[in-house]
Amino acid sequence: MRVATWNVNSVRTRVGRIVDWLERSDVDVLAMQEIKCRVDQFPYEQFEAAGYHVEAHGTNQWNGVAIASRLPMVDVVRQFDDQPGYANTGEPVVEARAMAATVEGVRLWSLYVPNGRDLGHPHLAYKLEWLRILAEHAKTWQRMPLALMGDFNIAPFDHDVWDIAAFAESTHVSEPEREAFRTFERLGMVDVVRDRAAGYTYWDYKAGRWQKGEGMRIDFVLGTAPFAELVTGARIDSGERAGDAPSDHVPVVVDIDVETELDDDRPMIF
DNA sequence: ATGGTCGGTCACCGA
Repeated sequence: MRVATWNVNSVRTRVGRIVDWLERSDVDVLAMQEIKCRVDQFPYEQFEAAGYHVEAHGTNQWNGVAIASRLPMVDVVRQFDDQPGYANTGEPVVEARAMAATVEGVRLWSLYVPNGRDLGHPHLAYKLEWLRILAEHAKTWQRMPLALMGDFNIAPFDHDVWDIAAFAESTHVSEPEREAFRTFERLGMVDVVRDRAAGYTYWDYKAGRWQKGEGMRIDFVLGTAPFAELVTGARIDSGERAGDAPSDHVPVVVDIDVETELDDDRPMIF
């Protein structure tokens, strides 16, 4: 089974490109982030025409996540328990940043971690609290094949950005954010792409970052040990940053061998 | 040159 994660930065603007890529890349399940629309605005038809069913979670023009799959999805949930909200004005609102589905016995989360905006901004505290609660749940998930897939808005290592000196007073590389990322690894989760594919996953539209090769590695697939055992390959499709009207992020693809999963129904032979 | 561009939607916010 081939799974992928991609911050598409508006699914309506890029639906043609996304579906073309899905078919060309022989992807079974795609976790999307930043769909930037409500569920009633989602372009389901174009996915369905290509054989993909979509479960979406979007409440307004910001954020939004979805999972497209050509294999059956079960146990779909549209947030995690006690997911923190953000108070732009007035009461905190739980945003459309997380959803999960189980495909072929593998639990897959599509996550759009809050950006953080600036050091000292309330949005950074929100980001850290959001990750803290998610990690509390992840503690209980380690014995199942499960992956946290998405835009983490964290660059775990200095070499995950083009010039660490340019990030001296920035989010994404701060120690609290990196510590939040490492929390998942301490629970036993593995960045299953790191040792299999090099390169960035995001290049800002501003300042000609793509043309200058100045990107960031902030999109990840973090798998539990039972998930990591299934992984047979991974790649970052940086070619998707080129061409007409690209997203500022590119797809991250992981191949898993669901056949190696132990089948409880097989006859026991001693 | 401490910026530069895109989305959303319609005067700006968010990344």
